[in-house]
This record gives sequence, structure tokens and C-alpha cells, in this order.
Amino acid sequence: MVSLSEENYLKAIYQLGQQGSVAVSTNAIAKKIESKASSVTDMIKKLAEKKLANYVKYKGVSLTEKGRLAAALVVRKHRLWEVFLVEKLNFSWDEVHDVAEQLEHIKSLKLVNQLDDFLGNPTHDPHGDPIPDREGNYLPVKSVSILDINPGKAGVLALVKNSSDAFLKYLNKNNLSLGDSIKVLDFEPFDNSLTIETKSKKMIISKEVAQNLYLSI
Amino acid sequence: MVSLSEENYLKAIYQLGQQGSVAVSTNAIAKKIESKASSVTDMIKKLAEKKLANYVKYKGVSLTEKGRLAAALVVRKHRLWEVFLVEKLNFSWDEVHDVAEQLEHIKSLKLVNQLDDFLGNPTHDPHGDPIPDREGNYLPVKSVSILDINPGKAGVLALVKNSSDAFLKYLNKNNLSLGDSIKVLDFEPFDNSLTIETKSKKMIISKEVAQNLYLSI
DNA sequence: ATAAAACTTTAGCCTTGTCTAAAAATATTT
DNA sequence: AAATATTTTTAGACAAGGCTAAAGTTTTAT
Repeated sequence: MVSLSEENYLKAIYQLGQQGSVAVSTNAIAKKIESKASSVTDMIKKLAEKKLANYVKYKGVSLTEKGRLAAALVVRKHRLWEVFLVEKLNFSWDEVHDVAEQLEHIKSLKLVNQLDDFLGNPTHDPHGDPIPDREGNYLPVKSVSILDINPGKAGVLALVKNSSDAFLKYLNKNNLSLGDSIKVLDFEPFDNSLTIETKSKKMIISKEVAQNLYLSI
Repeated sequence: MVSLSEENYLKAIYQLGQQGSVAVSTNAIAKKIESKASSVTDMIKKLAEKKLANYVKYKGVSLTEKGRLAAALVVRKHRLWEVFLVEKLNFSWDEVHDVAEQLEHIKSLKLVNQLDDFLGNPTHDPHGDPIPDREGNYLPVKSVSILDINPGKAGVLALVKNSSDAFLKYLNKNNLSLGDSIKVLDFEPFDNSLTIETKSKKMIISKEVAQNLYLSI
């Protein structure tokens, strides 16, 4: 049985090392989970004892296959619930995160899989992140950072890397949603800002914003 | 902020004293929640400190208005989730309890109320129990125990008092569902058993079964 | 009206998960 | 290659919630 707290650590390790396959540092986990390094050390020892993680003192932690699967299930649940909240309960994409953070810990395989079917087996959540299947696998997202697109070219907004309230509200304010076509008009080397054209207007986006936008082309 | 554990105690007190208005004994709570009397004493002290309960040493505990509302919200969530599981995710009524027991603790008023709307504002859960509204109120169920029905009379199965797996599986096996018409044919004083006629057959039900069946007439 | 039984509370201990402060190990500079 | 800085671990404390055993209170039976 894996506890709520253990699930949160598994998810953090999974997301910091690409799907848990790369060793992750104690401090990185502490930062992600908003806890202290000493708490992280305690917990990863416990995960290692349970054969959910590989841990070498001072050298970081990675997930075992068992741990990777458990983490993928948590991510799967989180993203399916986000789809449910947006599609069925009329939440907007900036309201779903905190609730999904709770719902991801509900334990019932039947629930997850029935929910998946009920939603029509979606492949991506409302922020464009891929939803792992029952085996914990998903196709890699093949979108590219808007910073890597040559001026003059266009693409479709496929993924926002940052799901914070503040960022999503910024996108709402500027009438930008997943699936929108975006054309890159100009790149300004001085501050790495971009001039883009959206469905509603031309606008300048800062480096901080651009870093979080990924397009499929 | 009320914790998961506190919510479970509030719910128990709410359900043991009719909607929390009657004082409930320590032992009754311990039995209901499957814990020890000493743990209950600790917790009701805490609830009293938080102004969620009225507690007099050795005299039992009842809910304050604040506590009653908090408890009604937990019950509301539990029953709405049960409807969701049965109506939308194809769970059968004997599979919903454990999952609803987890889902009832998810904190988001928006979630509960949107779910309520999504389900079409149901008034009863899959076992016939009433669903409290946003203010924590519900109409009293006006069904009567099948033991109080005179032989020869019929009614519609409106409520099953026991939601245990074993009992619901018994009903499934005998093809009995909420909404079914049931006619009482005979009462046997020796063991308080009943002969009834259902949509599929005549059968004898024991006192233990009869005590849990309520009909609307 | 007591004695016995049943119930409730208290005291002290345990586990989980978190924290701070100090010690140990590793990385980075000079 | 030493000295310094950073990161990680250890040691010890704490809060929440639960338990057992013992003591105190109320109820029931004689």
C-alpha cells in the first residue's frame, strides 16, 4: 500500500527525471514538493525499502519499474480528473489543478478505468500533457518550443508547460487556448521576447511566457 | 480547516444522532467508526474545542450548528459521488461504498455543486438515502419498514438501511432493486420472517433482511 | 443502598510525516 | 591541492491520530 505522501514523492521523482528513469537530487525533490531536504532523505529511504526507488546515498534517487508504474498511475489519475473537471463540470483550465491534486490519490482501479472510458479515452489533459495508459505508457509529445520556431512560421498551441494559476490566467486574459493557431512574427534578441499573431491580435510575449508555450507544426 | 479524520467523526455523530441533534455515546461512535473509545474521547474533545460539537464529560456529544453543516456536507458529497459512480461509471450499488468513502473528503465547494448539477440534482442516492442540499437540508424519507406493512398490502422498495457488501449482494442474488414493487403475503411470528412476492418470485425473507427494507406506499 | 457491571476518561506509548540544527560528504574555487 | 561553498544526511523534536492499560464515573442488579 502506498500512502498519499509516498505518492506525491513518486510523482515528483517521475516528473523530474523523465518518467523516473534518471537520478534526481534530494534538493530538486524538496523544491518541487515544497518540503525540506531532510524530509526528502527520510522518504526516499522508505521508498527504497519498499522497492519503489533506487537510492544511493549522496547520489540521488530514481524509480524502479514498480515505482515508475505507481507514479504513472498517479499522473494518469491526475490528468483524467482534469479532463473530467473541464469537460463535464465546466471548470476552466486554471481551476482544476488543486482539485485534481486531491483526486489523484483516490484508490480504485475500476474508478480510473471507467472514468477513462466515460471520457472517451482522452490522450491529453487540458494543458496538453499526455495521459499515461493503463500500463503507464504514452506517446511522446512532439511539440516544439515556440522559441525554436523561425519568424514567419505558424503552429498550433499544443502544450503549456506551466499550469500555475497566474500563468493560465494570463493566457485567458489574452484569449489564448490550446488548439489556437499562433504565428511567430519576430524575435527580439535583446530580451528574448517574441512578437506573435493570435486569432484575436498581434502581441508581444516575454521570454518567461514563451518558455512555457509549445506548438505542434 | 477540518481534517479527514475529523470529518469521519462528524459524519458518525451526524448519523447516530438524527442529523446530529441528539447526544451520542462514546462507545456508539467507536463502534461505528471501528476505533477505540479512548480515541473517540480524544477526538470529541478536539471537535468541541473547534466549536463543532457540544461535549459534556461522561454525557455524550452532539453537533453544533457549525458541526451539523460540516457533517451534512460530507454526507452530501458521499451520496452524490455514489450517484455518479452508478449512473455515469456503471458501478453496481454494492461497489460504490468504499470509493465514495474516499471521495467524500475531497475539498472543493465548486466541485460538489457542479457535480450536483451535472447529475441533475438527484434527491436520493442508489440505496434510497436522501441527499442533503447546499444548506444541509433534506426532506425526511417517508418510507415505512416492511415489518410494519400488513399482509396483503404492497409497496415500492424505496430504501435499504444497510449498505454492506454482503447485504447488497444478497439483494442482487434475489433480483431485488430499488423501485421494485414488493407485496407482503405473510408474517411468521415465530421468527419474524416474511413471505413476500417480488417481480420475479415468491420468497421468504428473514427478520435480519426485513429490518433493512423500507417501502413507500 | 451497595456491589457489580458497563462505560468513559486519563496516562503513556507508538507511527507517520515533518521540521531545525549540526555533522558529513561532495563540488567548486583559487 | 587546500579552502570554501553547497548539498545531503543524521539526530532529535514535534503534531496528529491511534492504541493499551489503568483509573474514574455512571448504570444496573441484587
